[in-house]
This record gives sequence, C-alpha cells and structure tokens, in this order.
Amino acid sequence: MPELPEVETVRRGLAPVMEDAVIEAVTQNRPDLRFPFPDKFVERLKGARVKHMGRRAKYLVVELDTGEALIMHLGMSGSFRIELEEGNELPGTYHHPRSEAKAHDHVVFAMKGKTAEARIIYNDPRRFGFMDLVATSELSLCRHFEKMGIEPTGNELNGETISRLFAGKSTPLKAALLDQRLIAGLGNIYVCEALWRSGLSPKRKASTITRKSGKATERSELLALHIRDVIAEAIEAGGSSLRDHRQTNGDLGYFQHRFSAYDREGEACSKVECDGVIERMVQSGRSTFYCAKCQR
DNA sequence: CCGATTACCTGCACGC
DNA sequence: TGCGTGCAGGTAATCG
Repeated sequence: MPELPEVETVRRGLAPVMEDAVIEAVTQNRPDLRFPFPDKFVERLKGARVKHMGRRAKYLVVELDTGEALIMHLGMSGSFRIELEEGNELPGTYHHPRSEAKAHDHVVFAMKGKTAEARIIYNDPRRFGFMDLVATSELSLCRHFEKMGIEPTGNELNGETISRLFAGKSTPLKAALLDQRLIAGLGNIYVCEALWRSGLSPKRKASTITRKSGKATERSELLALHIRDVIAEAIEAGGSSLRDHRQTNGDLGYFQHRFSAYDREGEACSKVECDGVIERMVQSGRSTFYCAKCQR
C-alpha cells in the first residue's frame, strides 16, 4: 500500500490513541511477518507508555518510555484499524466499532489512555511489513535508518540536493527517485506523478538533471518543487486508496482521484497543450506511467 | 563498488 | 464455473 503520504496518514490516525497512552497488552498472532519479530517482543512492549508517534520515510516510529522505539513498516499491504468501545469515542473522531478478528490480523495493541481505551490492530495479507524494537538513542544508526536518504518534505529537498545526490548516476531518473538511500519515502505512484508534473522522462539518466559542481539546475529545481507539492497534496488528501489503504478510522484516502499519470494508461495526457497519451512501460520490474510526448 | 533482477506473499481481475 | 496468468503502493538478497 503505502508510500510516505499513506504512512503519514496512518501516523496521524494513530497518534491520538497512542500518544501518552500505555500499552496494556500485545497479542502477537504469528512468529514473523517479513522478518521474525524481535526477541521478547510482547514483554518489551507491555506496560510501556508511548511518548511520541513519529515517522521516518515510510516507517512509523513509536517512541516508548522504556528507552526503546517500536519501528513498524507496512510493506505493500499493511494497514491499521482502531477499534473503540461504544460510547468511548474520542471527541471529533469516528472509528470502527469493536469487532471479531479478521483474516490476517497479526498484531493487536490494547491501549489505555487517560480518557479512552482502544484496540489497534495491524492487518497485512501479504506480510511484507515488519516490526522491530531499537534503542531510541541508536535510531539513526539502526539498520533500517543508517543508510537512509533525506525526507522529500520540507526544505531539505531542493534543486541543489537533487543535483548533488544524482550527480554521476547513470541509472534512469525514475530508479534514482525510488532509491531510498538518496531520497527516502517516495514510491511508484508519487515518482510517476512528480515526473509527469515536471515534464521529465523517467528514462533519462539521473545525472542529466545535475551539474558537476553540485549546483542546482532548472530541471532539478523543478523536480524538487513538484515532489514536495505532490507529497504535500497527497498527505492533505489522506493518501491514495487503490486496494488496501485506509485511514485508521476506515475512511478512504482520495488522492487517487487526482492522479495524472499513475494507473492512467491509454488516457489522454492532461498537460496543457499536450495531445499525448499516457503509456505504461516496465522499468526495473515495475510499471512506469508517463507521457512520452511532454516528458522529455 | 554498481545497477538490474529476483524473491518474498496473498488477493484480485482477466481471459479462456 | 474454474483455472492459469499477470499484476499490485514494499525492501532485501542475489546476480552479473
């Protein structure tokens, strides 16, 4: 499911029922997801209070008062749903009523907050997601984050950083944008969308939008601008719901209605003054949607 | 080192 | 209807 905007949507949904609440119980229904759960997973979580619900790229980072952080990745099909007892809803929110377990419910966190109790359920049919526990002080050095690139939100991402990061890269521009060691958080959808908005071909060598000095170029500025825009707009829209992604209260995200390229094979390109058609091709084993006419 | 391909897993849409 | 095929928002391991 999830690229950065979907994970950020999940983070915002979980924060009100996790922050300052205590993990009263954890039910772990299998020994592994993509990887085995860490040793004594349940014991290390039980009784911990959540200090902060954070995110790094596509990872959720739950900081605990035990000195450890719970790291969670949703893979392709992971999702969370929040169940609250009836009459126990948080002000201004709506969630699932308590229900029977569903297929592929792998982990349940029973949370006790100051005013409400909640069950937070992790469901993941394909089990490409995973969870890990890491000392909070070592977070940036842990195996998940050690080699991770910059966030595509905020001032860190600009023409100069892109120019510097992509300099000398002979890989296609699309592959460079998907490389989490350079920019962390983009996935197939938002890379296709940012390239379409920028009028840049996904096949172009990444180095061709850079300058040897590492200074920004017109193209790298344009790309940085559109990446930041499309990510911000998608977060605002609650992410994109294609198959699995839901907000934690069960609502769909709605950015999929605003796709210009992704999943629009055969449709007319909507760029002003362009009469091209969106095509699909395969790059490093994954679908790329683009307009060969206006993306150069 | 690099870049490209494959593996991991289930569900669903599609064509025959 | 049933079955085979291909495809899916992820990353890690493996191969040249």
